[in-house]
Amino acid sequence: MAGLSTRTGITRKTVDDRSIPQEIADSLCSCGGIEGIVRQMPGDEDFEKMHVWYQACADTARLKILFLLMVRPLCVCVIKAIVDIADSRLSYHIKILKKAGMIEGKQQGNYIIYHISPAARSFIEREYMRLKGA
Amino acid sequence: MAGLSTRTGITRKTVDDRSIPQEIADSLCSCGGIEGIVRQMPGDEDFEKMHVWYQACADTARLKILFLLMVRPLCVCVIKAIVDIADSRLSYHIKILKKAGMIEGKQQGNYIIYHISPAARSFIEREYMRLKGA
DNA sequence: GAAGCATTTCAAATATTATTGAAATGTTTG
DNA sequence: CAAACATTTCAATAATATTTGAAATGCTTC
Repeated sequence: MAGLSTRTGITRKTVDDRSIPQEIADSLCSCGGIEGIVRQMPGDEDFEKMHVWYQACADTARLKILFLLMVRPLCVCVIKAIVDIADSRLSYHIKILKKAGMIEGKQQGNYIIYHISPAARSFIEREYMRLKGA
Repeated sequence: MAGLSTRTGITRKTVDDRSIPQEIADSLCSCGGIEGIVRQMPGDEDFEKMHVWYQACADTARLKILFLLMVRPLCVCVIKAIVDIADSRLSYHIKILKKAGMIEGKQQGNYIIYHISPAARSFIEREYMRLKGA
């Protein structure tokens, strides 16, 4: 595992079993090389969690629903009246927000009243401030 | 615009040109009815902006890149060595992060060094804290 | 200006998500 | 329990996003 010869005859070290140019590898030393950087990374489960959360937010209809529920809990029919999309489509988006843990619904008589989860509420609050440049 | 008769003979008012049950409409009065709620919503451009941002975050490879660049600016070859995906694939994800305004690259000699934008940095900082339950 | 390396672009193939309309489920009320 | 309404599920289609490998571009060095 000493070196790798290139067509130029220059010798490169492999770093962490993947090859990067020596000069770059050297410049990484101050932060512990690749291993040092990798050690600071979140785990795969964390990335997966974030992925699901942001994916749920990555749709304008779903964002609208979240902002509506910031105002107050609402039944599907009101959400529908405002967002103005087909029932089944709305239901699909609601399901995704539910799965992501951003909203929850409670049956109340004929209606199902949805409310935003505490985690989603503080997320949206902060994000709205960021949007508005705070 | 007086009312709408249903098969049950009960009369419903239309609210804002869309029909929702009267009892629900009444319960909305405290927050200004549907119009009151709608007035508090961000505009479509805002939703679109958020959509692009979260969409950019909605991928584990891209999240990894963002977290890597939190440590320090890095050239593509190092990112590639760590994330361990094909060149063109990496380039595709980098492009999306760039378009979302989350990272920027500067050519330096043979390499392009990417760094995370201030907006993305503070976003990721806060999000990491949320993830870790702070 | 040719060779070598880093990175991006492109077009085709795949995979994932979103939309639609019809049918199903659940709840209330007579 | 049937009628009426709110909401969800389902399966097919449409739209987007991602992956892949090959070819192109941009620097640098000789």
